[in-house]
Amino acid sequence: MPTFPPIDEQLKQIRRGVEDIVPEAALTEKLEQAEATGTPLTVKLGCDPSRPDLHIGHAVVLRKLRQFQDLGHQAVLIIGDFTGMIGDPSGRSKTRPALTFEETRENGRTYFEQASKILDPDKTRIVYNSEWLEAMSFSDVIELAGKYTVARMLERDDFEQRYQAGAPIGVHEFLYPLAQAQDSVAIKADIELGGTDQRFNLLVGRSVQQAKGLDPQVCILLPLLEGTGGGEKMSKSLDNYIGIDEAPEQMYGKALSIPDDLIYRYFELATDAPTDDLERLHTFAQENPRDAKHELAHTLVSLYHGDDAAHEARTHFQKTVIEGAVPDDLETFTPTPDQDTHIGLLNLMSQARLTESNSEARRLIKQNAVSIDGEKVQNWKRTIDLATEPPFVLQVGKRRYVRIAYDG
RNA sequence: GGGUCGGUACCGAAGCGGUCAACCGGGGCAGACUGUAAAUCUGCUGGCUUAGCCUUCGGAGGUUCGAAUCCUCCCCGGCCCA
Repeated sequence: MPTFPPIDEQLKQIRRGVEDIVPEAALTEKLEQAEATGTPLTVKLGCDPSRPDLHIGHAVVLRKLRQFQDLGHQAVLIIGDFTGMIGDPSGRSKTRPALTFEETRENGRTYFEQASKILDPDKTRIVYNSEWLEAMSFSDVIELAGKYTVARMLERDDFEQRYQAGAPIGVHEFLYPLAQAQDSVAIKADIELGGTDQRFNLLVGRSVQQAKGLDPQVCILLPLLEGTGGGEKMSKSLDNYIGIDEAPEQMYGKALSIPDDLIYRYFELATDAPTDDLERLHTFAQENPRDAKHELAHTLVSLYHGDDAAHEARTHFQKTVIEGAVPDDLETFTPTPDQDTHIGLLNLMSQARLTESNSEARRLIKQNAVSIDGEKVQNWKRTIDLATEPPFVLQVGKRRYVRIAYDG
């Protein structure tokens, strides 16, 4: 019979970084019940396989699921391969494009691969919701739809707004929360995790479970992590994200670029910094944002790439960004001359794919952004004699470099 | 099916016969500054063999010396009516 840490301890862990627990009291009851019967709680996380690239914002909720695993509970990851074909309308001002079944299936696979960096894959139960949703007949769907009302559907902000604005709402979009609720019914979820934008969907899960005679799940809502620019939530389309697959140097640099007042939040939500250490970090972030941010960057990179990589990333950052030095892992490019051994600088830049067109190259030179071996180039009509000038380092802006070689 | 409004550069959005490669905002890029790849300020943001030339304004034709702007047909979207 499995044993769990003391309930107080569990609650402390579970509450970390959580926005809301609905209803709070039921959580304690569930935990007590688990303790009494020796049965782990079933903790559900549904994932939307429409975007297969995970970032540390998605990781917030995955980390929470991992905490439950570590406390001895059963994590169930539901791959929404079926619901992906409907498209979650949450927070949308227009209908989301639906995916094909194959796409959602494929995305689900990559999702799990990446999620495995955070979850304990051996202790994770993975289910595809097409398993039960696809099997439902039209009368099953009607029965399910009967468990909820249009008025309650319209309570939801984004529906309400679209309805008022006269924007279209597909009937199938009403079915999405119901499908997600059906997932909770199917696996008899005790707890469902989700971002605050999922509040409505998770609550529908409670209602439907209850209507079908099950003990309703507890909804645990986690905040949406702000993106690296602050303000808006982290998302791929806003390009303010740190991907969990990203290279250590990228991660490190991006972590350092966040606004100072987000440092603590990242520690709390995106790292494994011990809960007992959070208070210290809070003070640290306020008193010495620069060093705190380096610690954050280090912690974050270690989490996904290990301690050594984090140290290297720091060195890399110091050299390339702070000191403006040329990185040592430069790519070498061997150009094809225009004429004899000569090549125009504009062509060279385009060939080396430092720029997309000669016009862009010309503009950058005029903006004083191009240098050869550290020396700014002023004249955009400059030609290079490949027989005598290489090797040299051609730099565009702060971060684009290539080593030019020639052995003709 | 009828009516109506609309489709402009990465996105949003002006322009409604010449002075339009096309105002403006966002984004992106660059320069300065900074502990930072943040913030702020400034500039750039179709292509080219660049005092000029070429290709773009949903698509195809047409009118005109000249069209993103006018006409015809077609394709796509919003709303209203049926």
